[in-house]
Amino acid sequence: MGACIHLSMSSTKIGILTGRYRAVGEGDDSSTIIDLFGRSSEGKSVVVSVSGLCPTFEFSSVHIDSIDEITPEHQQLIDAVNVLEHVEEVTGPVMKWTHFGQRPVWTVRTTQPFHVPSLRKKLESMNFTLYSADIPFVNRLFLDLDLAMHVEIQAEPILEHEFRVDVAYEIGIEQITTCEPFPVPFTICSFDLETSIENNSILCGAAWIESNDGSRRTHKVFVGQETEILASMTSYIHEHDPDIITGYNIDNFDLPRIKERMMRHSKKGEWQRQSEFFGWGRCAQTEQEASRNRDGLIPQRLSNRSWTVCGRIFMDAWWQARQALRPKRETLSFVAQLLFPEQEGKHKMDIDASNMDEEWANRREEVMEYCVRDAELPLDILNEIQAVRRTEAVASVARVVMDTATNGSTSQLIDSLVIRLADKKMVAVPRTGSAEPKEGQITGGYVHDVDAGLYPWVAVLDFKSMYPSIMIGKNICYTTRIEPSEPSPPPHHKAPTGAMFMTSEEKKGLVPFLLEGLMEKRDEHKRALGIAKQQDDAAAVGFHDAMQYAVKILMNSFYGVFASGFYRFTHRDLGSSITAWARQNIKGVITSLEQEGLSVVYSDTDSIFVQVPELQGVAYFSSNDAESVDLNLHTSTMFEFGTQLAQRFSKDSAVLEFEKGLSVFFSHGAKKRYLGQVIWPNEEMLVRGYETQRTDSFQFLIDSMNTLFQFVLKDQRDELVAFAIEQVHALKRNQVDVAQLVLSKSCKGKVLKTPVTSLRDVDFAAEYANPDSMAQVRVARQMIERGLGFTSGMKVSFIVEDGSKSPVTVKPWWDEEESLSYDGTYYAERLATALGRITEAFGWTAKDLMQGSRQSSLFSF
DNA sequence: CCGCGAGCCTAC
DNA sequence: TGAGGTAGGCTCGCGG
Repeated sequence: MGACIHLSMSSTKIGILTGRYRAVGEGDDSSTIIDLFGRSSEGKSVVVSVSGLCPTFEFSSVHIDSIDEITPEHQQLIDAVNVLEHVEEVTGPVMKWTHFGQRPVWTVRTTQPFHVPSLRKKLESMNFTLYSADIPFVNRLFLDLDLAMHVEIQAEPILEHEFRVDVAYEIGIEQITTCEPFPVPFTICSFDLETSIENNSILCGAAWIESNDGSRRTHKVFVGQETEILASMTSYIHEHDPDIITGYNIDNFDLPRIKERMMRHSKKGEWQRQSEFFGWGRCAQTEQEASRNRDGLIPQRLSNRSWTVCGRIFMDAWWQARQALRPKRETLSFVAQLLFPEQEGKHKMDIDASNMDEEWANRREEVMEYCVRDAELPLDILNEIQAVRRTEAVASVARVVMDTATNGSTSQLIDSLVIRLADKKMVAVPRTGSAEPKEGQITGGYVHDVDAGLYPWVAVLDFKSMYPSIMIGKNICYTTRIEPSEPSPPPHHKAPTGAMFMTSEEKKGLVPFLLEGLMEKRDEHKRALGIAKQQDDAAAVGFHDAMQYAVKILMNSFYGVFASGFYRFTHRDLGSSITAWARQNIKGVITSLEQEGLSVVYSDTDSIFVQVPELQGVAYFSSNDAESVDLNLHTSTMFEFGTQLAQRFSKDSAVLEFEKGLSVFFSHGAKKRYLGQVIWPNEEMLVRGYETQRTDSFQFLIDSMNTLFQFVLKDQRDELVAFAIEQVHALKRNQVDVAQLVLSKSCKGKVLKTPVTSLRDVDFAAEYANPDSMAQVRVARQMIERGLGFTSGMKVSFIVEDGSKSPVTVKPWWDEEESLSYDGTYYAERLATALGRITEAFGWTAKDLMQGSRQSSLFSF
């Protein structure tokens, strides 16, 4: 090959973390530049400054409904907009679909995004209807250029710039496109602080860096004067330049604490000093950057939302762990123990956090070691739950920046897809909150009554992606709804509620179109996942699994967002039509099955539990003796029955699937609580709803109930009753280790000042009608008084000391506590109540369990 | 002792 | 100004 001459610019792939905009130039010559921050596929931190996009929004007039009949009076109305201050240009009209039908729509272009709110107000007062008027400017870029999180730019780096990144580019909008998703080699920093309870000062800090370049994790300890700690942590951030900053509960503790100490050591307006302490952003150290109230030099949080800083994102390991794991308790040591049970030394609590000042005075080295360890654990946690990869997959599928996938709301993800398509299909985009509010609740799914008892051989059928399928099948969309007053409606589907939606031949809805695409996308990733598994390609398995999961999450989010009262593309008929069709489908199937003489044991929303007639009378549990059940034979009988039934009752888009085969199903007679022995597609115990599934239960109850369930599924009646009595009595006699009796409940409270250091900082009455009657509030109060902080919504753990009092007396439980006394009778009664619901199906009530004998035997005939 | 509402958490 | 939904079981405190 000869010498290669570069005619085109080089190409760089980047994963975008977050973006912001800034004004350049003065007055009428000013324009807006969008800075996108991210990390390139080669591992460089990058800023891409994009110019060429102007802020716009759209409007229509009630007086003008056709492009062909624009009178001079009409034109006057439009011209009045053109002469408004800060209006650069009015273009149009183009015809767009609005919920008043097809209408001419004009576009207003202005110079700066911050002019939009005042212009919006002005046009509203002039009686125009506004569209696309509340889209954040960075989102506008993503929508207009159809960008997703992973992009490719054609550009050469620029040498002079103000940003604190490895490489900077300045491009026009034609130089950036979406590319195939790739695993972005993010650099993550995790940190932790130890602080004084006496005076709130920072005693020491520790931080870890994990680069995705194959190098080992490194860490640093920060000690000394508080100002030195703050300054060197800030230098550390810039030196290692992380994309993602994590830590355990940093949103509600460490970040607020750093901000508070920054203020303590600086005066108002001393922006240079403040930047030295907390200027973590990837931007210039200027007064302007320091005073930005979001995405600036200094991390900020607007109201109760997430923290923002220029160019990096915060990902709180507490929040991630809570969402992914739903742990029974939420302390760092508990979550670490849950994930890494074998690494006991890693999370043994050897420092008394409620006595930090004394610990710091006497055992400084140990406290620092403890701090280093607690700073590292969030990295392990995020890795273990694959938080970054999964979030990246969601960002990729929803076509949003990483920050939105991490800290944004569900409606932002849906918006990203729906608005893009609306623009393409010439559908005007109404503003959030513009829909008529929902009147009361809509009716939801149908739940079938269930009788107490053991039911052998039950096939579980369910509708595949029920709500999305209905939305596709019935073409349910904001854009396909027909007004009930319409005298001659086009061809349509009519919901049981009477609402009408055009057929897809007439006009395909945006939402059904998107859902179909997502379904296909999921199938593709599932297929690729299967191939990757066969080929033992771990990277591909991880990628396709994360992607198919992200698609599933997104698909299932559509119904909720569209059934909500405030979403921009909703109408109250959408949600109620979806659920009405769902109820009609499932009730129809149940009725048909029953007419055929089949026994429907249970059903919830999209599932149906049917007994297999051919197997009734056949023993359903395997025992060790010679008469063991021929499981293979029965499984295939069940499979035949289930698949045939599913096929027979599948209709159009309502596809029934044989989901599970149970050799036995048990219910004590309450909806949403059952257990079963699954024999197909794998063998496992299935439990729903019962205390074993609940995070506000206690471990001894959970363990006892699980054992009881094993007996139930084998129909070992004598054993199960004897076991239940034995467990209840162990509690009655206080023979159970108190660590097995920890109760945990989430506790809310309006936080008036973060971090919380005194009872005055939290208003519990804002969340509870009678706060002092709530055990979790009394526990939270005790913990705040001990200097252990408080986060609204976080679980608190406690032991019941005296359950005979009303309200019950409780003591907080924290990890180092070992010898708390407890009210054995209270716990025995709770256990007996829970187990009694099960044993009652076998003739033993909770009362019987408490006294250890059967009083009700008198009536058992 | 019972019924009711507040609150939590789950199933889907 | 902030924002997925409804159905349902169960515990506790309170008042009759």
